[in-house]
Amino acid sequence: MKMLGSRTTLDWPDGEERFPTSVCMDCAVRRDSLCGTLAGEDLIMLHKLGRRRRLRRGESIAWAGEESRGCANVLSGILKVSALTADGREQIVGLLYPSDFVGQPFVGSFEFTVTALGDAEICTFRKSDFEGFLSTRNGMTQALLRRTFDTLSDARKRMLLLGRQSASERIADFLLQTFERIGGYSASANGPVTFDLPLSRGAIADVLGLTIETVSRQMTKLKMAGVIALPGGRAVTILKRDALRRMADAA
Amino acid sequence: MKMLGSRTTLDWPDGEERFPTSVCMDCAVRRDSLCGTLAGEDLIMLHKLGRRRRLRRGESIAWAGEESRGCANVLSGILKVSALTADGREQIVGLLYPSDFVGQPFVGSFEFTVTALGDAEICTFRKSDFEGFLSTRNGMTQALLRRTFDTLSDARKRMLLLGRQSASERIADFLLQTFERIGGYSASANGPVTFDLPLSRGAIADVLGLTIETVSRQMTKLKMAGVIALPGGRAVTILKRDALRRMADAA
DNA sequence: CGCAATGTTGACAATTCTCAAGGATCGTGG
DNA sequence: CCACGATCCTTGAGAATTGTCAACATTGCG
Repeated sequence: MKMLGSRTTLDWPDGEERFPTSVCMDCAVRRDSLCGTLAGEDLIMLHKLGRRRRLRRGESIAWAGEESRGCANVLSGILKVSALTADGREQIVGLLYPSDFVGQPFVGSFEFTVTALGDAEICTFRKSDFEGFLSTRNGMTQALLRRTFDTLSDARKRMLLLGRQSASERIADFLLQTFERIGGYSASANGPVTFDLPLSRGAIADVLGLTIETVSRQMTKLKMAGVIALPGGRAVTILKRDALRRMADAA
Repeated sequence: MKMLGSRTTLDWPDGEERFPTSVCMDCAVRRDSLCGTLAGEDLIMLHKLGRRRRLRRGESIAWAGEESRGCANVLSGILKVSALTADGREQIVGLLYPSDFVGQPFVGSFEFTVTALGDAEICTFRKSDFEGFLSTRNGMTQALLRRTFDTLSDARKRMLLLGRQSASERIADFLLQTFERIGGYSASANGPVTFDLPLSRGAIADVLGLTIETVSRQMTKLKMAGVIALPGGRAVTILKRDALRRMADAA
């Protein structure tokens, strides 16, 4: 049974900070977030509905099984979306990076838990406010629909991974996907790259449907094979990207 | 490596039948399908964009990795949405029942295969037509968004199943879910119920991320434990629904 | 009626998990 | 700045679950 962190909702806790008026214009994620479809008047209106929240590592914003009353854009940090069995086994069913959207407007319940993996910031909206806003903006509804289809495709690809791929394939896939998402410096298209994994071994295990020990052993195996290096901490160096790609798909 | 069935696209094959004008009004799935949000003028307009297609068992309508050009409502039959590894392992990532919607308007690619498990009928739309239609109907876009969120939640729950549940839990869950979806006669709320599984053992294995043999053995085990009966063919009788429910969640 | 597809069962193998111990790393407070 | 505790990571040995291969039974369709 795992520690689940402290509890908050997507409601407005007392004393939550208001945005300074100019904040959307220089928002770090505006270009890539759902709000990126907006400009001028609309952006200002949505901005008035949003509140910025700071989350500490381990803090959760939505709880499985409850009526969900909020949604949000991720500004910074990485969050996990997870599902739990009755006896406490966890499966991470999604990772949220900056500019990602969380929540399900027009749907009553949200049966998953969203937790900050490290300190994070999100821009939250009351669900009813957001729904009202969407209702008169078909373009933004379409943008959200497009995002949701993409999220669904990701989930389905991960179903293939969870149902049909071996531990080594899962690890290879995870390393590549994580690199593609967070980058790191990449000299040549195929040269070695180094980056920090944003997840602990335990979190990686919960993403991949494995145990911590299996994750650790597979990483060691890749290191021994000269495919990756583990410089220390959560850093990884991908030495043979093509080998990793080959392992990720078939095997 | 599996047989993948014959190929068709969601384009208009020559000689495809046109709807008789009245067909939407007495469409068997209208009430529950996406079209259920429409009436009058709108329904007629959408109707003009649709074509009915008959699919034979094993026939596919969309192919992994291709530019997808259509979407559809399921009228009758059951279809599978599946993902494949490079070496031919299959994971069924979704099942489509009558009134379900398939396709991803506003998204370029659809990286999964949709195949009829038995003979089926669908009502297809050119993707561009459907997008155009949605663009001036925020209500229907919202309805599709809601559906997509529901599909996403289903996929995520199945990720928990695939990543963290044992073979017996998966089978118990599958039997209950299938019963809830297709029904069958149910005397009392907890009394025994009999119904036909719409999937072969192989398809069940591909849904649950198991092998045919494991599925078969687990079924036998449930039969021996007196939880279910297997009257023959694909029929199943759930004798102890509460026992099955207990097995489905924890262990 | 007979063939092809589907389902069951058995024996054995392989992968992954569990339990356990020890080492590395990180953050905090003295 | 170092020491300490807590957390995280690695490695090993053995167990358990599930997969593989093979044979045979059953079902359904022509």
